[in-house]
Formats: sequence, structure tokens, C-alpha cells
Amino acid sequence: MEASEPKIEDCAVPVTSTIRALEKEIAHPIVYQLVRVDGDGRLVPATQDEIMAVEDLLEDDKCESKLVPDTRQISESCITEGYLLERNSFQVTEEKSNVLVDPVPDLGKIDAPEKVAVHGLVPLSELSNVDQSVRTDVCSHSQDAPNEDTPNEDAPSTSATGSSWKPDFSKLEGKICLDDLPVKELQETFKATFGRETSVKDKQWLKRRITMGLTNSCDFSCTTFIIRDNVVMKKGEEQICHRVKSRISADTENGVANSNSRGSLSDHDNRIKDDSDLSGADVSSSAFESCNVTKDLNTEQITAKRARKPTKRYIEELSEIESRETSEKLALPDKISRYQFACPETHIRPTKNVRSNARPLVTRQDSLGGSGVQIPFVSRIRRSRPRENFMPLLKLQPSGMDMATRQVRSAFDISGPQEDDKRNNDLIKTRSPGWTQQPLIAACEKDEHYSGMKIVELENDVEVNDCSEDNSDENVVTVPTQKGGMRRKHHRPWTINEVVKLVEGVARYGAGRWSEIKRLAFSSCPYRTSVDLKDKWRNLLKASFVQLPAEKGILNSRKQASVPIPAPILSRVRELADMQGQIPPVISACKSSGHSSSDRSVHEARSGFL
DNA sequence: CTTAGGG
DNA sequence: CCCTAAG
Repeated sequence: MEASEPKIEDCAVPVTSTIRALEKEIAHPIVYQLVRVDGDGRLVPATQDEIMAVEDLLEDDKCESKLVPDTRQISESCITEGYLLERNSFQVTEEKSNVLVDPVPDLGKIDAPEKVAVHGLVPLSELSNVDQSVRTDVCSHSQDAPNEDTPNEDAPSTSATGSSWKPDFSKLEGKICLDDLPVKELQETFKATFGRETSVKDKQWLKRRITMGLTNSCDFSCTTFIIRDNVVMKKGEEQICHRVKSRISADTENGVANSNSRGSLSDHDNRIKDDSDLSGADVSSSAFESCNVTKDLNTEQITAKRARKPTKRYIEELSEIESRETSEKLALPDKISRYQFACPETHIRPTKNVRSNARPLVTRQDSLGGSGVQIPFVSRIRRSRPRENFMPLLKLQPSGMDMATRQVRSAFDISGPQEDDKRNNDLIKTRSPGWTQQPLIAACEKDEHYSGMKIVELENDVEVNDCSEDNSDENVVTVPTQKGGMRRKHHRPWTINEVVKLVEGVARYGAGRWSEIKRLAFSSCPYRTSVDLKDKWRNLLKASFVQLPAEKGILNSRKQASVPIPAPILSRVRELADMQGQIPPVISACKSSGHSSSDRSVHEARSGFL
């Protein structure tokens, strides 16, 4: 890090720039940063005065339009200065540039978060590395800027913004459960952490802020403390603490304790609500706040201290988390997600076929920074084949299962320790978002013929991400094999959606062009290899002809073990099979005789075999 | 690497 | 779903 004094030299130009447009373009969740471009071409944080000034300009206009002139002007200035200021959200690879993105986390007032003052020093050369990906790292703050050119907050309450403030960790003598602290204490801690007062009373906000501040603080990471689950504790203590917490929340779950005294229950609720509230331009969920919600502790911790260039794996993990979070938050049933928060490092890994949802907060020690930073542990999307030596890996992380299972157990009922493997299975199955069957497409329900079906359109463009329902890959079962040790088998039930896509794909590109179909229709489903598609098609084919005679009762027939494939789809499959001459000779001989499309199909089928 | 088919 | 043979 370069110690760069905020020396404002010549040609100071106030800069407003959009640093982040929230994904999904909620309202106008735009955060502006205020910087100046100084003489030798660096962006220097705006001074308090400048911020004030600009704030006046911004006064009561939330809309972007008024800002346009400013922005334009500024952009020009920047370019003139040899700078490029991305108007969109940007992510900077810190390793390459000693960029200090420091969007001052704590504006004292939640109400005016659009005017976050941010400062960053971004030389042009580095800005070319700016990653325009939707994800933004701007929200994670590297407070480890050695230059004490502290927060230029526009926070009104900012008083002690001296340039020589150092975090005061003297308060961190034992472990602190932020969850336990009353607002007042939190405010104190906040002050200790950021060096200024705050009047915010929102506990959630305070906790988040503090956690973030500490996590990203270089000074802090030099201590022997770590943060986990809103608990500041000594390294090494986290395990213990965690168990305790988990147990407690399990109890709460049982209704054994309505321990408001500990506040854990309400807190969990808050968190969950908080996390699932992404979409709402909620009162308290300012643009800034939301963005933090998105990243939450996970990513905040990641960005804590990154001295070295992140490995490929690191990056993969990061992105996976993010994608996972967006999809999971929407669907997670309360109970389950609560468990995850309660026992982050556990994997629920019941015996068979159950996808573990326990992901969001799984962390491990990161060796990258050398200082034991916690970064989330996620396994990456499987690229091709599963690794063969999978078991050893499992052995290394056995911690969770027991506890997790027990908790699920205790939470759902009082069943004895026997016979509940199956039980757990079912329970989780019913709650797991990935397994929830999507509502059938309306037209599919009644219509028997495909012509009436309004299957999700497979337009030429990219499919909507309807595979996003579940991204967890933890659906892993080990299967014994004679020749080797164990081999990994992951099973992923086909959703109706996928089936429909497959069918449509076949309709378009023809059966056999599996890789094409995979590319075009299943681009959003990294799992599902072309082989999978082929296999599935084979099954569909089989199913479609088997079920042909009894076409009516299928939809509502007894509980079909797995997702029953709606008859219309099967019809469609048959149709396609006809058209493509895929009718199995045997079947086509006996079964297709009486059906409308069979004449042609017979021809084609025949011709195919001649 | 993709496809096809068997296990 | 996995594996393998064949283009």
C-alpha cells in the first residue's frame, strides 16, 4: 500500500460517479463516490467541504438526471487527466493496483446512503483492469489503508474524523458476541472501531458495520481475533463458541427456550428477513445496505486482506458464492436456513440423495493472506468428471454431519435415533428448494397434445436462468464399486423445466445434437452434460411410449415416486420421436399402429432402418 | 471432443 | 448416472 496523503493539489475537480448500480436495477440504488483528481493524476478523496458542497447540489433530488451534467463534466475531466472513471460498478483487482477503494462504510444516516462518499486512488493503468462485472467489490472496504486519510464521511455525526485515528481494539479483550450487545454497546463498539460516534440505533446495521469494519481492518487482522457469526473471539475459540451457539439455536428451535434474553432467535429472524429482502427497496435497505446484504459476511471477510494474487480457485469460489446467494436466498425455507446460520461449518449430509443446503457461511482458514483470514469454503462447480478420490476429502471435513443431523432431527420432531435416516431424507427433501417441483406450466396441465403446450419459449437468445433454482452441488452420494474404492455419484433430479427445455431442444436441433442442445438451451445449467441430455432423452423416450396407453390418469395418478413427467410433455416426446424416426422398432410396431401421427412415423422409422 | 449404446 | 468405444 502506498501511503498517500490526501494532499489536494491543483485542479481539484469534484467527481461524482456512479460506483454501483445494484443488480436488478432497483429503483435508483446508485451510490456516488466523491473524489477529486489531483495533479499527478490520482483520484483523491474529496474533502469534507467538497462533499458538503456536492451534497447541497444533490440536496433533494434523487433522480439521476440532475446529475448528468456533473457526471459528464467529470468524466471529461477525468479523461483529460488521463483517467477513466467507470460509470458503472467496477471491481478492482487489488493485487495489481494498490487501489484503495474505500467507500466509507458508515454514513451515519441511513437515509441518505445514495451519497456515499468514496475515495479511491485509481491510476489509469490500473483502471484498465477494472472489471465491469455486475458484481461489485466496491462495497467491501479495504480499511487497511495505511494512510490515515480516514473516512470522509458525509455523515453528519462524524466528528472525530481526525486523520490520526487508529482503531481501538482494547475493547476486544475477551470474546464479544455482537448479538448480545445492546444498542448502546454496539454504538460504543462502533466508535471503537471506526473512531467516530454513530447515532444509528439499528442493531442489525451496527453489527454489520462493526463486523465489516473489523474484518476489513488491517489492524484488526493483526490481532489474534477473528470474527465469526457476529462474534468477535480469539482465534481458536471459534469452534467452541460455535458449537454453543448452534446448540442454543437448536434449542430455540424446539421451543425449549424462548430466550429473548440472548436475542438469538430474533436475531436469526432478522437476518433471514434481511437476507431475503434483497428485492425490496425497503426503508432501511438502502442501496448501500443492500449491497452489503448481498455480500454479507462471506464476501466481506474475503476482501479482508488479500495480499497475494488470488488463486484461480479463490476466484471460482468467490463467484460461486455470489451466484449461490442470489438464488438461495429467494428459496430457502426458514427453518433450514436458520440451521445454516446456526451451524455454518456443518454439512448436512444424510445418507442418500439429499442436497445439503448448508452452505452460506461455511468458512475455512485462508492461507492466502498468511494471517488466517476467514474466507468461505465452497466447493466449485464440477467441471467435468467428479474427482475419484473423493472419500479422503470427506474424511477431512467430518465435523458437521453429526451435529447437523442431530439438529435437523431435534428440530423437526422427537423421533428416536433409529429409522430417521429415511426420515431426515424426507424432511429435507420436502423443504429443500432444489427439490420443490416447479408449478407446471399452465397449458401443460390440461392439454394432451403438444400443439397446445406453451412450453417455455426457447427463443434464439439465451435461456432465462431457470436452472438457477438450485446451484448446490452437494448432492453427493458415494457408491461402492467392486473394482475400486468408492466412486462418487451425484444425482440431480431433472426438473420439469429442464425436461421441457430438453424436449424443446430436441425439437429444434434434433435428437443427437446433444452438445448443441446443451450449449444453447442448457447454457445456464453447468451440470447436465450432453451425455446427460442424451440419457435423459432416452429415458423420456422410453417413458413416453410406456405411458402412452394410459395417458389420462398419469398426471394425477398415485404418488409417482419422483416428479411425474406431465403427459403433455410425454406426448410431445413421442411426437418428436416420430418426426425424427426414433421410434424403437419394437414399440413402433405394436404401439404406434393406432395413432394419428403414426403413418408418417412408420415411414420414417422404416426408412431409417432400411 | 462428441455421439452412441451398454451397464 | 457412469463408462467406453467409435467417429
